Amino acid sequence: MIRTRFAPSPTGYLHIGGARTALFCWAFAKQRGGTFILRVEDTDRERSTEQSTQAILDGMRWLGLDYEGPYFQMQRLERYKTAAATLLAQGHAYHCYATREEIDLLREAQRARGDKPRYDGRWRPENAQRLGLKPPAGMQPVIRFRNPDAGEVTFDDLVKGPITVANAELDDLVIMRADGIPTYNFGVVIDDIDMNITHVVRGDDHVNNTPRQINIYRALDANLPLFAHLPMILGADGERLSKRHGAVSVMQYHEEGYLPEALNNYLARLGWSHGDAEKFTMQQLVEWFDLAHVSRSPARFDPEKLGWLNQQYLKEADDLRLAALMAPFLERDGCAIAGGPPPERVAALLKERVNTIEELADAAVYFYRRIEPTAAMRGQHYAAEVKAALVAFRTKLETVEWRREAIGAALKTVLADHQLKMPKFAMPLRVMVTGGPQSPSIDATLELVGRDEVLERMARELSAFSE
RNA sequence: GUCCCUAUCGUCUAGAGGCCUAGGACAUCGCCCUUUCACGGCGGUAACACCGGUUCGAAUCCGGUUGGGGACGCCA
Repeated sequence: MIRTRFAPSPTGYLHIGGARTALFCWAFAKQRGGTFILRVEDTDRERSTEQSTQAILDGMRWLGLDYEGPYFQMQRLERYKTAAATLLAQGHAYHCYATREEIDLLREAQRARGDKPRYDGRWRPENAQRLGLKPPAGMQPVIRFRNPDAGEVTFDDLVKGPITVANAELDDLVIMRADGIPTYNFGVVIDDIDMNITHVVRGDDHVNNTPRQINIYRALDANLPLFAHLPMILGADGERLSKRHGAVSVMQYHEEGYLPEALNNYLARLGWSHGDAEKFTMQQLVEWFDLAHVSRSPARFDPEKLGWLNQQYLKEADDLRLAALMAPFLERDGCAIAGGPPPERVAALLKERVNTIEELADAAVYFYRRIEPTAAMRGQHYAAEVKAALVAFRTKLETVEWRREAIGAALKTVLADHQLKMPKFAMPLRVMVTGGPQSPSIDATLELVGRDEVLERMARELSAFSE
């Protein structure tokens, strides 16, 4: 039985990189009929917050990634203590009384020498004895894992293939802080063992931790899970993803009007592929997902392609759903939906012209509120020669059957009567009614704006024509 | 600095030794459609980082160089 987990720390929102990791873990477990677990790694008391936990849960729910859990590491403290005691008793771990200042100094010196900064093992029992070190009275020690000195650790990464690291590169890492809270590398191992995780699927940035963790598994005499390291996601500029790149929080995409299925689809294609498939459902992702087709090098996040994909989903989305999603944006823009045309019809008319719900709402504003054309706009489009035709058209609109087809027919009649070409006439009309030069077909637009509003708007603007 | 990973169009990628004159998608350019803007349709520009090997044959295998990413915390 396959078991995977997503193990974020609640020190911020669920960001794009984390979401992609979660998505792959989820898809892999589902594909193999297994279980996907959410574990909150909240052992950093300085930075972990309740709000972050909630933000992560919100993000997972919005994306539709269901899980077993969540489990919290801070509720498992006793278990880590017991495990550490066992390692201590077996000589796989030892107390270290070195102060932070002492360690900082050591690292500084090593760096200055061009060495890799590493703990020198001074409190390993035999060294402490040789150096004559005595535990300072009243000081709570940390517990360090005694890493093997010789040999190397090799594991077969499911994405990257065999990876080997020499034990000489590794040092004795702290597994328990002085206050009895485990550090990351210890907590994950204990939890992954206890939760029977079969496949550790996580970000690339953990490749270097894996050999250390494997040594801990071995000291604990536990079975190793399989490891799969996913490449990182970089910002559009190739730099590491950060606040500087704008929307890194998953929920920010929600707020900007992206559909979760579009974000999932985009994220799935970032570092994974299924032939030429670009657009696919979550079901298809679950059917097709495999670690063999995960790429091995980092990928850049491309907002343009996300926008395009979102539009693809918008075009086929249900109009009532879109209407509901766009309502808050409209209200924010001071529009009263109740007084205007049915929002689902507006959504249907506009949805293939925009990339996000936010843009959809922006494009819909003039259906619910008058937009005054700018002076420049009037100057550009309000030619004196079309005024008579517009007046005649307005008169026809007072009595015409209020259907797109009839409006269009009336418009053509006026065009013929006044010897005008369509653009010459439609543009000023469009500006008068919508306040701008861009809208769907003018007849469909007029129909939805509504007879009274159209007549009113035209009357107001007709006076702005030069004679 | 040391260690680990990595390298196909601007970007995401297909590609598991001959199917590659290297395919798709986004972006970009042109044309068509058109009632403006979009949508859509058609077409174009555009890549195997470099150097050596292995092989009858290499984008695919091996080595090196260079570039990119990651790690080196009592953060995760």
